[in-house]
Amino acid sequence: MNKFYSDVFEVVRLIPQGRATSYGAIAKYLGAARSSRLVGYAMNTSHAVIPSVPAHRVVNRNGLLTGKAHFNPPERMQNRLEEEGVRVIEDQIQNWDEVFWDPSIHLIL
DNA sequence: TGAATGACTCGAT
DNA sequence: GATCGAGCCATTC
Repeated sequence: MNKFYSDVFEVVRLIPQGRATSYGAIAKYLGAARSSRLVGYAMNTSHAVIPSVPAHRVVNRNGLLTGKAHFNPPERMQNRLEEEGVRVIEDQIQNWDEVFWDPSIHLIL
């Protein structure tokens, strides 16, 4: 497993409950600001990782659940978020400004 | 080995 | 502002 992947997973696990962050924010925190797509790619393989990665807390920079289709079932992503107190309407996280959690701000490397 | 792909992002129109 | 197009880079075929 690449360090990049493990780092991504580690950061995602640190996201507080009821919060969410973006692929770009994670990439930036890891020093790979232009590799946001790779973060999503890493998430694609995250379902096989132990302990499981809360990938539902990672969305694109608009708070849109672009990756929900990769969950099984897809509704699981939204359900998990709502269980944690995050309102989601039409795949869009409500109050995104307050829900957004930036690792480069809340985390010290 | 070379080319295509993607759970994204940013800058230009 | 909203929309469109190009850039990015590890992984896969």
